[in-house]
Amino acid sequence: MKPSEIHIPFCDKCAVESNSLFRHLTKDEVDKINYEKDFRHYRRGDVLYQEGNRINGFYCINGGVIKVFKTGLDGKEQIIRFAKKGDIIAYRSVISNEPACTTAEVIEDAHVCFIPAEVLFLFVKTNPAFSFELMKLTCHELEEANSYITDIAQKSVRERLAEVLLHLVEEFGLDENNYLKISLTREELSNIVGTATESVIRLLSEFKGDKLIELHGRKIKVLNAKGLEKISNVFN
Amino acid sequence: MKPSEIHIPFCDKCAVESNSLFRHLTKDEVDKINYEKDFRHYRRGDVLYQEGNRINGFYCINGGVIKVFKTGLDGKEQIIRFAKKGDIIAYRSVISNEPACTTAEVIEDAHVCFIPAEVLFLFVKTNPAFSFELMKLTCHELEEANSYITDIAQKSVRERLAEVLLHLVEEFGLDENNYLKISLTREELSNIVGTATESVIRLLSEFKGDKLIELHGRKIKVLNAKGLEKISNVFN
DNA sequence: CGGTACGTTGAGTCATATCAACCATAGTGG
DNA sequence: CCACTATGGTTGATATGACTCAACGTACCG
Repeated sequence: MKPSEIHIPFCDKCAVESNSLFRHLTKDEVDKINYEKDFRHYRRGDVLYQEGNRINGFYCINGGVIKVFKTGLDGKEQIIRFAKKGDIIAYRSVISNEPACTTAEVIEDAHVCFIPAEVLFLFVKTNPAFSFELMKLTCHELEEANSYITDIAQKSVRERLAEVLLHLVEEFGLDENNYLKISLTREELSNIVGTATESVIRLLSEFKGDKLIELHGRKIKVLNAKGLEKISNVFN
Repeated sequence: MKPSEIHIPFCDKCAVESNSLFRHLTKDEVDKINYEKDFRHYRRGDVLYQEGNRINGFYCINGGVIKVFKTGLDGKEQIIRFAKKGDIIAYRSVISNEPACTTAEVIEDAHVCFIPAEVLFLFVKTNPAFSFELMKLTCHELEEANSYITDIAQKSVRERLAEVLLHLVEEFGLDENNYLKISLTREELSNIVGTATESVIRLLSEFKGDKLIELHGRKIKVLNAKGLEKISNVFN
């Protein structure tokens, strides 16, 4: 689909389709976002915002995939999360009124709505249900972050890679042939797992040798999810 | 101070003293907490709540120190945070209405107020300013968690230990003789850093050899904070 | 066709985990 | 009061997972 064929999405429709936070808004509130928002297109590699930037609004993803990462030692990225249709990013910086502490970069060409900070403040202040849902969302992310800290501190790279693959299956799904719907570079994978690129490569081909996955370039076919689960030690 | 000498604290006073979240409440609201709360004492080793527990309220720390941790592989703890005077814990589970995903255990004898969930819900729904502050708090914790993920994924144990020591200095302070005001077992230290107890012991005595710290049992005297900063690689 | 980014493999090294033994301390119960 | 036990701390020896460095292969792109 070329950009010219993409129409500015209606928030109410998008919110329902994507099960986003905005389904907790009233008709008038959704109209307000529709009116205030700025619809933008980005291509793979484009950066929405960078660590240290002051951002005067947040982004709601209508389509495509964004990676959100922090830059650590020697510029190595640590991917914190992905954002896809219905997800919002940068809201943390808006709420805290602090410069962004992450960078957001497009992985799959994306359509994104930029919504001014004031709109968020207004809703938070006047719509307790929305406010509560946003808080739930934040709490959920916090819980995930804490779990990941425990994982990364205690599990081996092998376990973590298996776990990451399963997370990707859960978040992005498999196509009819069991191929993971998202494709990442080996480096990106290593930046989620928190390891060296070479380690990811070696472990992936181990998994392949054990008939857990097949590799076709960046496309990963999942043959044995149960096996990956076993390796990942998800339970315990 | 013996338990019998400790009086039930007034939330308004406590809130101001400790700069807690509750300073954003109205007089009536503070009165409501004062009326609804349950004041409790705990000794070192006591557990306030455990992973998997359903909790119908949250805790506000009036004194003492609590460690909040997740249990990972082989029962190894990963300490997520500490809570001291003015901090609240377990609010995440209350907001999400999910079982606790952490355990809270007393490190230094503590006085704690237990506040029923409904009170929190009420305030969140009726006091946007409070709600906003709570959201800020959550966002702040989220940001810290994300930073720690990056650290733990990219830094060496040595760097992380130095960093943890500095964090402890920041959070708990030093006494007049530069002793860290909180004392932890080597195992607890290792459960923050995310490493083996033996590694902590070896690195601590390295730091001691480099005249960065002195060790007297569990008491740690900080001799050269700048040196620790250098090791920890905080800036980059 | 050369350039650039990504992927792969091998070899060597090192930090850290693991295992085991031992010491110090304090609390317990006979 | 003393052996007994538990808990925490320390040290040494050994094993190994994972990183680093380097070389080379591959594919796409202008």
